[in-house]
Amino acid sequence: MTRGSAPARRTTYHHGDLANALVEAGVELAREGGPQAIVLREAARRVGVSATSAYRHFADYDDLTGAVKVRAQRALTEAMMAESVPAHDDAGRQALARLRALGCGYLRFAQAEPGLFRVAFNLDAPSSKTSESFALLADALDELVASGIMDSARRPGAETAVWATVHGLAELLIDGGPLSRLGKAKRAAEIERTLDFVTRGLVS
Amino acid sequence: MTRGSAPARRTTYHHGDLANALVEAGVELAREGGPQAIVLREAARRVGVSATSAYRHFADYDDLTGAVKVRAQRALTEAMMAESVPAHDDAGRQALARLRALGCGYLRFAQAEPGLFRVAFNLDAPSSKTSESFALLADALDELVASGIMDSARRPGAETAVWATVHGLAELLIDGGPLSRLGKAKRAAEIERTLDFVTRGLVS
DNA sequence: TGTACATCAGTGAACGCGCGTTCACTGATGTAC
DNA sequence: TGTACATCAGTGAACGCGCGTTCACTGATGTAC
Repeated sequence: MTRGSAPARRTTYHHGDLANALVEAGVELAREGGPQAIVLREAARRVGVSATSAYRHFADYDDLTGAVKVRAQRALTEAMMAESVPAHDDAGRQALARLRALGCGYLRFAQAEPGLFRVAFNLDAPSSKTSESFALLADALDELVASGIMDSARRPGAETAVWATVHGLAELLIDGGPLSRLGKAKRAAEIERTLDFVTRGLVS
Repeated sequence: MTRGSAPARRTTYHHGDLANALVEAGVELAREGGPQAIVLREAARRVGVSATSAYRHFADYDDLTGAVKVRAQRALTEAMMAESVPAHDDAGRQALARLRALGCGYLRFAQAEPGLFRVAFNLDAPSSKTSESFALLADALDELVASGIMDSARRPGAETAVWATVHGLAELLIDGGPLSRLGKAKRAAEIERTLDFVTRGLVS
């Protein structure tokens, strides 16, 4: 990828939705190269607007990257919710399937969009409120206890352990991680085994 | 921290150990600010030498950061080995204690030296050979099987699951991670619970 | 023990780059009357 | 429906910054004879 890009053309003097367009360009940059690649001037260039115009909509660089981070987190949450959940008669198995689907969605997103994934976490931008993906996980764990398959004594701190495992696996799988060179089949196998491991840690 | 620093003074024209000194300065920069903070010019400044002189010892910037990364990985490995292991009569419990000590060392290092920890992983520098810390983990798992406390059927892929959990927990604990704002006691509790979770996943 | 000289380790000025940001500005929009 | 005008969204040139890197150089070292 060459540095910089040809400026886009615009027909009207006023853009109409510049703030949004700049964030979208920032998201695209993040997809291509992670947090480092979010460059205010380049985002403006891609939208076809002067760099200065960004300051009509964002206080400064951090304000823009913060907006990009919010979108990245949202995309992660959506990926987690989009994962299909196989149906089970047993309430316990159903709850486990739901939890597993969240993990699969998380890992799928991290692998498909490593740049955005990094932005959602690594970016030292204004840290948003408690994340929605965390809430999804907490709900799934509550369900596990409610269904009776998980001992309520194990509930405290469970989100930390589960999140750590899935998040850590994502880190190992993407970019230059130790598992990033594995073929598709081997990666899938590692993921399955690790999710089994998580299940065992919760309901032993 | 202000940008740049006063250059150090030197008595002799020849430094004598400049390559080493530059890497050490790089490590110090990494400790202070992670991968981003490793700046060739600043390292030279701190050693009290012109920026140009670095090119007598390193091909380019990546060569220098690669050397810093190696030291960071080594420091992590040493922290893992430095953790004391409580003695047990039972071979299985002993093996478990050894594994847990590795995890504790890993987490202690990540929390004490988040900048170096990031460099050991995140840096897109020449990725070194298979890491020594990984070998330590593999050995500990082998011991677990040898002692009879862990089912050998669970051995394949176990390093991935364990490493992911501990690594992920480290990520959540340091810098802007979701658990970074926790007090010391709560952090320790989360760590203990997560290590229990790991144990359960291996020997259920 | 001296001295010539190749070699090596350091210097300082300069280059080009791309960034975030400021400035005074101009073109378009919409509201009051 | 028309027009004055405040307001808002965009512009382009310029600034200062610090970076990695190149260049021709100079000072120190050590080896051959």
